[in-house]
Amino acid sequence: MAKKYWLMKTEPDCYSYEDLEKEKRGQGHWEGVRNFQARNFMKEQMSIGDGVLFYYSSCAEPGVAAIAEVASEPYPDHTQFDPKSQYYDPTANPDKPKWWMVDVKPVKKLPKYVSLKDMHANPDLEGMVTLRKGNRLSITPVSPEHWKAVRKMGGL
DNA sequence: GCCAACGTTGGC
DNA sequence: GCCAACGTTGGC
Repeated sequence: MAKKYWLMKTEPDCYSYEDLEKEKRGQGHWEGVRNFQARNFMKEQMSIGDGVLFYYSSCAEPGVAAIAEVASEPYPDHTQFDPKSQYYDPTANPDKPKWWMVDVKPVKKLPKYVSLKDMHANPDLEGMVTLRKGNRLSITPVSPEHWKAVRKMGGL
């Protein structure tokens, strides 16, 4: 299957690219997605080796900080069954997991941070899902053209 | 901290 | 199966 590209949002205070680099296994799991559309992207469309734009939201300057890569097949998000987890979902059934996740591994920090502002200013990124007004999806597909344009803006 | 936008829930 | 109410996200 052809390589696909994604943008995955995280809050830098919650899980930064540095946190991902520090993972002992060399890759981290993308837990806590509780939105059906985002889940379906992971569960049904992602494959190992897909490119990931590591995006920071809800911070002083939102934007793409780094490149990462999908590093596993989808598997059930264990935090849905853990009452102590902030991602606990009492409606989830272990026999039929509701929420899924993939592993992600670091590839490269962008030499230049690509802010949301700069992305909006670049006509090459017109139509990119994340840039659409009111978009709140934490995982969105990225076209190869947009992927290349963001990498270029980031200095790669 | 505000508020627009949108997903989800629940009553009917 | 509609839709109003509610909760959450996320940019500013």
